[in-house]
Amino acid sequence: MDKTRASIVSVAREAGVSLQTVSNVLNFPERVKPETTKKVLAAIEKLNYTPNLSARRLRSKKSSSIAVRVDSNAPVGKGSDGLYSGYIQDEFVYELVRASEIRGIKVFTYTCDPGENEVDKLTKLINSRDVDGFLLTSTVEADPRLKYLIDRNVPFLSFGRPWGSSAEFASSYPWVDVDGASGTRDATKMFWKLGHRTIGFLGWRTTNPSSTKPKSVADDRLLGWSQTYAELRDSKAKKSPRDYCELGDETIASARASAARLLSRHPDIDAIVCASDTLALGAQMEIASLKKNIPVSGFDNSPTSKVFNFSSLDQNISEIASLALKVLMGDEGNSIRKIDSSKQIAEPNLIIPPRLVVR
Amino acid sequence: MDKTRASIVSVAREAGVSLQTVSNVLNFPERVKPETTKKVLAAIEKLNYTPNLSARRLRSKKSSSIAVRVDSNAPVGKGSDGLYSGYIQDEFVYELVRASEIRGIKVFTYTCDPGENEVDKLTKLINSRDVDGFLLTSTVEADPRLKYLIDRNVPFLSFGRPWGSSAEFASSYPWVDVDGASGTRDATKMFWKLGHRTIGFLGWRTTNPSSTKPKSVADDRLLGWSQTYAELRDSKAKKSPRDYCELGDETIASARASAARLLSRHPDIDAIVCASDTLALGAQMEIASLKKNIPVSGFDNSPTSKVFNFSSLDQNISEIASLALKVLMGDEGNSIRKIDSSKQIAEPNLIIPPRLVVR
DNA sequence: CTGAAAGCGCTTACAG
DNA sequence: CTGAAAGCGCTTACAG
Repeated sequence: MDKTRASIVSVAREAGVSLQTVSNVLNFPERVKPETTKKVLAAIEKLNYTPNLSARRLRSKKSSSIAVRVDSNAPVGKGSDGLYSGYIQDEFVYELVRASEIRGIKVFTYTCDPGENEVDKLTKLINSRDVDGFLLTSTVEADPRLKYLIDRNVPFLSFGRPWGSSAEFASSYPWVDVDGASGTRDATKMFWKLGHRTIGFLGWRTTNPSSTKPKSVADDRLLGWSQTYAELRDSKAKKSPRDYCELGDETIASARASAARLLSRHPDIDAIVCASDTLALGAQMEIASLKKNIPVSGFDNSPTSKVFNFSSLDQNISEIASLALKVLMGDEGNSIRKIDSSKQIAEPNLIIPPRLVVR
Repeated sequence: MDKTRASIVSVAREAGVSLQTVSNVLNFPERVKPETTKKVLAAIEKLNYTPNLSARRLRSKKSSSIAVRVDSNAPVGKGSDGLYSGYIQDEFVYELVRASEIRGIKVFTYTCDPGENEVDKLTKLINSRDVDGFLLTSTVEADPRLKYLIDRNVPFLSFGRPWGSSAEFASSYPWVDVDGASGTRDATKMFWKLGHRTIGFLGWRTTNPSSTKPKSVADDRLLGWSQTYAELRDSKAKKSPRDYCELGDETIASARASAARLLSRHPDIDAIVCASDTLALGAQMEIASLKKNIPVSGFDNSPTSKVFNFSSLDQNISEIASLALKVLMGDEGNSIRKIDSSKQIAEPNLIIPPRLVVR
């Protein structure tokens, strides 16, 4: 098989044209006359030719590849339960690979365990010329990867906003994110429409719970509920919405405790919006043990939300992945574009509202 | 940065040696005198040189890369609950990438949705010279990927046995797998040691439940329990072990129903070994709703087993991943070895017993 | 629109 | 153990 593998030379010979006519057909089809193209394509077909991508990369100095980190979900030493923590991450990798295949680019994977130096790994990948760009997740202002890549003009995109950083910093690099507030707003509205009037919230601890400018995912998801609930309900008759929420850790145990507190403080609560599927599951378990019948909603639309049959918010990972590539590569084409710092991407386009899945 | 990137030429000049001395230092260090090596390494360090891997691949005709498929865990149209189905798969990808980094090889990812032709995708990857081999999961005898790769002498390894195929077929290609029977045996023994004497089993439906030659994962995990339990207990006084098990689907609902049936038939059951964490969770839920206190054990040691605090079996994915690479690449070195059909790998070495995690 | 030449950065023969 | 040459299979200038 190796001996008979077609090269661009054999294709050219077969088609009776020169090397670079074949190359043009592959890379700049518009430069070639239709009939010539036809002959070349026939030869390619006949010889079952596929370009040698190493040769292409070497010559063109483009790898047409990106790298993404894969993480372990092993349940060791995690702050959260980790029950579903890997779900979105893994789904993102899948959707990214899928979107990349459509764009004709390859996805390299690498790992980086806590304690390892990720910048070293990035350096190796860049220097070996294997990748043109990166897809990062959970970048923060102090993130050394950010500084490293920006300094070197290496294209990259982050899935996740730099929460709590200045607007200037946030607009200094490209990112896409999920609109958490929009999600919890939709869940709150759904419960309201269904006739629920006392809608509680279970979230994560936050440092500035009263702000209207969210500085974390926790703030963001809290805000969507609190604003919406305040708007919807009779504003005079009741206490502040803030009294109808409990904030804690991303664990079943914490969620159960929070739900118990919330329901003992407000026995009239008839629906609970939760910041995650883990919290929703914990709340559901507590509600069941109290022999109550109160619907909950989660976030992520993980398999768990389906199994335990509660409404949840689908992050549209597929859309986010193709948007990520659009930012990295432009609307079409198959090369990672060089960074053009003069051209800023309009921020609002990069925050994708999740889709409520009602169960 | 691009302009100043070091090449092998600049390193050679810096070190005052020829090109291929540098190349030798990198690829055949034993051919080079220590002091020459030292000079070259100093130059590499000084110029921060990393070989251009596309050039290396083109010339050496080795990609030093493998491909692995990444799948979606999205909870749509799956037979099983999918609650944890993706966990092992994703963990395997992570451990494979990690083990590959140690071996100096890269991992490409690709996707293949139901209805797509995976062989076409393999062909593209091979023809473009981007990969030397593949890591497949869940191969069966009729698997077209198997025939395709074997026919073309493309190195690959499967994570998972070809259940139910002939011994001849099973030994016609390399695979590694988990010893399911050993796992459920260990769980059964643990419960026995803790004083439990009536140990039930929850598994998946199987076509030949009475065979001692397992033909599926379902058989395998069932067998470990039934044999062990038969050995341990008083063989005369009681019914056949088979009466102490229930087989069903990989769903919470099915597990709850199975557990209910099992416990109503044998109220004296004081522990239940389960074929998966999903089944164990279902059993645990049913037991709780019956206000009983019966421990369960699962399989996979998924985050769920930790959260719901039941014992489970860790598949040692990390070990399996490095074993996979050992099969593909030999004990050491960093190239995927060509297939040598004359040399058969000793099968028993390829079945790894899982590790019981007691909770 | 098509063609002959150069060259991307390595490794692999082959000499010494 | 080290060196000068060839060449992997493409794409990219540059001519026509």
